[in-house]
Amino acid sequence: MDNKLIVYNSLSRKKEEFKPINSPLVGMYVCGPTVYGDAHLGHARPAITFDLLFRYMKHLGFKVRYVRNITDVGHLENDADEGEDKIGKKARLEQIEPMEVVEYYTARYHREMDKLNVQRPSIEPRASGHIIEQIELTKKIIENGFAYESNGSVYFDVEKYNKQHKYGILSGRVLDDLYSNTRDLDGQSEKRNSFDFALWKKASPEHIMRWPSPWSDGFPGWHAECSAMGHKYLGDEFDIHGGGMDLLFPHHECEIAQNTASTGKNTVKYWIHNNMITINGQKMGKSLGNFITLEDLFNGTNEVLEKAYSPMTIRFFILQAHYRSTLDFSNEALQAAEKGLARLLKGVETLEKLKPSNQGNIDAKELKNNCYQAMNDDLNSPIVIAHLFDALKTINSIEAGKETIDTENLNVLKEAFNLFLFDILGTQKETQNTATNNEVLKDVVDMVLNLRMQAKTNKDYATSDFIRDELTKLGITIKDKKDGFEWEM
RNA sequence: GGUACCUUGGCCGAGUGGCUAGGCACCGGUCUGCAAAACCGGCUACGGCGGUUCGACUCCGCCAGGUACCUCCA
Repeated sequence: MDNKLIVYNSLSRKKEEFKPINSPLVGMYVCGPTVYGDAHLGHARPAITFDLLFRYMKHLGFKVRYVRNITDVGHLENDADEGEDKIGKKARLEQIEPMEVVEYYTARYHREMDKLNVQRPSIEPRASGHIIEQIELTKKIIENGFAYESNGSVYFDVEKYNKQHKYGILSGRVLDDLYSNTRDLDGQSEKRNSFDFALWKKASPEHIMRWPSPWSDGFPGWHAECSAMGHKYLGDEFDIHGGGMDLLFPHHECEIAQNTASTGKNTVKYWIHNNMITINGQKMGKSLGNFITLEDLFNGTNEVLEKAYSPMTIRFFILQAHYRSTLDFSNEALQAAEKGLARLLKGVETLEKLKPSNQGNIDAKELKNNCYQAMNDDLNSPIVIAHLFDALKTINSIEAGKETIDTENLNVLKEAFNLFLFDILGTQKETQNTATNNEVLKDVVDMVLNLRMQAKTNKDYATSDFIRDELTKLGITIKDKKDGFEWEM
């Protein structure tokens, strides 16, 4: 089978065949969370998008080193609190150590990602653990003449860089446009140009997160960590760098500049960006205050939520849209995802029970190929899901006796259905009700339903309907079969 | 203001120069004592106006509306 994986490269703005620099080894770096608040729906998108890519590349036989950072320093805030570090601010407000904040939210981030069945990256480095590397990066850039020190801080000289290399190759920005387009920011006077960005920032006396450096006691600049850690774990040149589209400029643009200025190499072959999740057509984001945390989603504890949505519902909801499209949040859409996924998962059980015929009219290989084709076309998970629904129809038709399938095709069908639904899309059966694992309860419900069967045999429908209604109220759904019954909670 | 992108049926969402995904909802039918589930069928859309074309939802232009980035954000 030829599996040509095609991915959309933000750098070329085209779909390109994915050819690793050093196949079968693949290096992938994805921008992770800044751990100063709970993860929200927006964080789930890149996590799931790149989890999908990670899983699929591994399935194709690539040996992937997946690095996703934890940002726990830097990232100045720029609203009311001029130049205060996000982590530091939170720590001051809560009267705790910055690293306490980091630990707390990192643990919570992991917990939510685990629930979403997002596989842990191969390496999850922290910015605070790589201050030395970031200082080295800064030194190198100064050495190469693309940065200057000013009042204890170090800034990247964008104009000079732009003369030798081109600044703006990722975002399409032109430096001339940036001249007329800037605002007054902290440290403006220290910079030669307003669009120069910090590699190292001198800490003000009240700034609690600080490290020594050749230039000052301070902290690394906004974009340094990804360059430093990407370089450390993946080398001068690696295959994939991912993140949200909102990071494209300035973050990723600055990373490219740093990489090129320090190593002379372009570093990243494929830039991949996921689109945003919107709510009422507007980006869901921290600064807009219109975000819903994953915890709220899972518990249903937010005013805009009509009910709680399980982690797998969220995962499926996200996968039902292509990663480069915006995805609009709504209760209706979430509930549609919930029901659709439940049907697919039930299909897995039905599939297990199917009996093959000597002859069949089902071609399962086609399904399998269709799914591969969809994945290969820039990870088109919605199409994969559409094919799975087609397969579901087939499965149900076979069970209903309207279609037949031979042993070989049944095996292929089982293999492909499970492969794509579980291994690649990464959904899983939810172990929602511990009650269904309770043997006593099972026996009791079976006993009551046997009584109901008797009532039905005696045509005592008043009793049988009463039993069904009461069990329904308790959340138990009954399905009468030809000879017997099934139930589920 | 600059740059990029988007506009698909009740809702969510794929996609293609002609063959009109999929899900959810809704409506009919089959099955069932009645249901549920399942199956069959229906609802068959591509912002507006022009242009290119034998033919455009798909290409081009204009207009309208919306979004993102330009400052931290996934």
